[in-house]
Amino acid sequence: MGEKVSLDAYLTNNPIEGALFFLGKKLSVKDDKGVVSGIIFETEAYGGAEDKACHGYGNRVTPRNKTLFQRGGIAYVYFCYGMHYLLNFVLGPEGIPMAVLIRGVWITEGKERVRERRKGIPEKHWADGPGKVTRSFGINDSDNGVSLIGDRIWVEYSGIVIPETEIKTTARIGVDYAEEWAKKPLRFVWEKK
DNA sequence: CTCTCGATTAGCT
DNA sequence: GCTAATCGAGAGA
Repeated sequence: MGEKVSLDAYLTNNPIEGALFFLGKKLSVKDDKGVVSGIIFETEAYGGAEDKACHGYGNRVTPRNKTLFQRGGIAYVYFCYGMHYLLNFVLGPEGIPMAVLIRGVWITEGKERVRERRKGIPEKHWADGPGKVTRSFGINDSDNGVSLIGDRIWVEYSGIVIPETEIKTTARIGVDYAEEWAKKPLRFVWEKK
C-alpha cells in the first residue's frame, strides 16, 4: 500500500500542476461493503477566476459551486446533464476556485463491486469518462465537500512514474461555450505504451 | 416563476 | 457519427 498523498499536494495554486500530479496516482473510495481503487489516467485543469469554463469564473459564488472556493484537499462533486455526477479535487488556498476534474480511472481493486455497478459494460469502459468514474466508485452529491485525505476518499502514491512522452495534452471536453478558454490545452491523458 | 442548457453516456445507424 | 435521456442550477423577468 502506497503512501497517502498529503494536504500539501492539494494546496498548489497551479491547476495544471495539479492535473499532471494526479495522473498515475491511486484513487480509493470506501463504503460499508469495501474499497474500490484505481489508477487515474485522465484529468482536466480548471480555474482560477479567469477560466471561463470553470464554475468559479469571475469569482461568482453560488450554492452549487461554493465547495470550489474552499481550501484544497476536498472533493467537489456536482450533478450534470440531469444524470451524471462529476468528481473534482479542489486545489489551492481558500477563496480561489481551482480544481482537477477526474475523467478516467483504471480500476485495480474492488472489481467485483464495480462489475456489479457497471453491469453489462465491458471492463475497458467502466471508468473511461467523468460520469463513469463516479458510477464505478459509487460517488454522488453526498460526497461533495468530503476530505480527500480521509477514510471515505483518499489518494495514494502508486509508485508509477509516467514518462513525459506518454502524456497527451488536448483541449478540454464539453466546454465549447468557454470561448478562448475552450481551446486551451488543459486536458491530460496518460496513454500507456 | 420560466426557460435554457450543461465539465455526459449509451445505444443505434 | 448522431441523439435521446433527464433534471437542477442559474439567469432574467
